[in-house]
Amino acid sequence: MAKSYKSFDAIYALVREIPPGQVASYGMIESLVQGATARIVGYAMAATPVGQGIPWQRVINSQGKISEREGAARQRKMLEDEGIVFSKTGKVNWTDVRWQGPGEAWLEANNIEFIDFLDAQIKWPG
DNA sequence: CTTCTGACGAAAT
DNA sequence: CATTTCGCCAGAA
Repeated sequence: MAKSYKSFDAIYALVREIPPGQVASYGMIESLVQGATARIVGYAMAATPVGQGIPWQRVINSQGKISEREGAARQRKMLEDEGIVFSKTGKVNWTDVRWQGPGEAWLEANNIEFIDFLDAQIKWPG
């Protein structure tokens, strides 16, 4: 493996669970991975290794928008191809496309430091 | 070691 | 709404 950082592994493992047609915010990932912060999640996405099936495009910011950067247009197209709809202002409807979190079976199979999903959900956007 | 820079977020203004 | 401010912390330089 090229460069792999322990703190990013849990993030990638979780992001990999987001199904097509659904999205999560950096803050949601932050709430679920011990030791991660929104910035770290963004940093991890920027360093996402290719060819490992990690759906980095399904992580957007809390405003429901794709963060500005060079590959934003490409990311948007990938999501639209999955069925995600963006409003005129470039925002998604959280209540429609928000990821509901990893299944319990997966949580048990991965005895990592994941925080309770339902508790964290209270402050999430949407 | 110190500084700076972010695919961020929440609260204040 | 838009902007600013501050907290966050992993890497690069």
